[in-house]
Amino acid sequence: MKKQDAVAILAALAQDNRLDVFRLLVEAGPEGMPAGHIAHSLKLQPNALTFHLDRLRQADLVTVRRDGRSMIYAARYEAMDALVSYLTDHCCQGRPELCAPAAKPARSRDKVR
Amino acid sequence: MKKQDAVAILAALAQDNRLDVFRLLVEAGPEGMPAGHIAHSLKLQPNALTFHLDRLRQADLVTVRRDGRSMIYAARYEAMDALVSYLTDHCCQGRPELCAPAAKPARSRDKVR
DNA sequence: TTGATATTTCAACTGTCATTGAAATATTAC
DNA sequence: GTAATATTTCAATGACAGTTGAAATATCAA
Repeated sequence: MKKQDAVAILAALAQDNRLDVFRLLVEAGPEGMPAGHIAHSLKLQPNALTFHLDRLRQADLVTVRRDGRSMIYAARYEAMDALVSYLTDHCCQGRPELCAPAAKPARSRDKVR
Repeated sequence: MKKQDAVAILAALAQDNRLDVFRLLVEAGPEGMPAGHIAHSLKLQPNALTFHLDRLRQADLVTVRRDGRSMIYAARYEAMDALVSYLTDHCCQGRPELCAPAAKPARSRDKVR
């Protein structure tokens, strides 16, 4: 992942509503959910939501497909994974222990094998 | 870590120059480095650098101390760790495997024990 | 004290961000 | 076809971001 991609993803997530949208889509699972449901869940106006979804899409954090009159948005988990990898690899000096004090209990991430 | 803190850190890192500054400070280690060195390394004007360092400081990503006429800035590794934890815990549905496909080889982060 | 060095503060400017309201488009149901 | 639903597009707005140049502040050296 290039620096510019990381900056784009960081910027896309660096906003209240968009972070909410992305989290909601992650919860929704690979099937995703229609824009209308997102708007209703987060109490966002539809045009405002479109604006934020565009940002997320430009950063490749979500995908869209049409289903009838609904637009179904889904989170791209790989994008989040790539960001986390980038951060730990490039912003922890390649020495992740710098960013993860030994005293701290293992986090759920550490379960990944 | 609260959502607002995460958004603040994401926003602080979501900018070319600031991401560079932070990465440089991470490389510099716990001792940190004087603003002048950062400005020289990254070819930034001193006042522009101050602007960006302020942002990083407001997000608690860096610390400052004075040493003579120099201001020594240092990365707060814990902040990066907290962000990564937040992202994996809140944006991977608490199921990190969603964000880390099994097919992918272990990353350096996984070395942490 | 005077001058040089290191950094910050201030003001001005351009551009982008996020929100709002109104109108347009696409799809389905009748 | 017409009406209803789902979403996007467009224009306007106020606020904030990032850059620049000039001036101010703080520290050290002579």
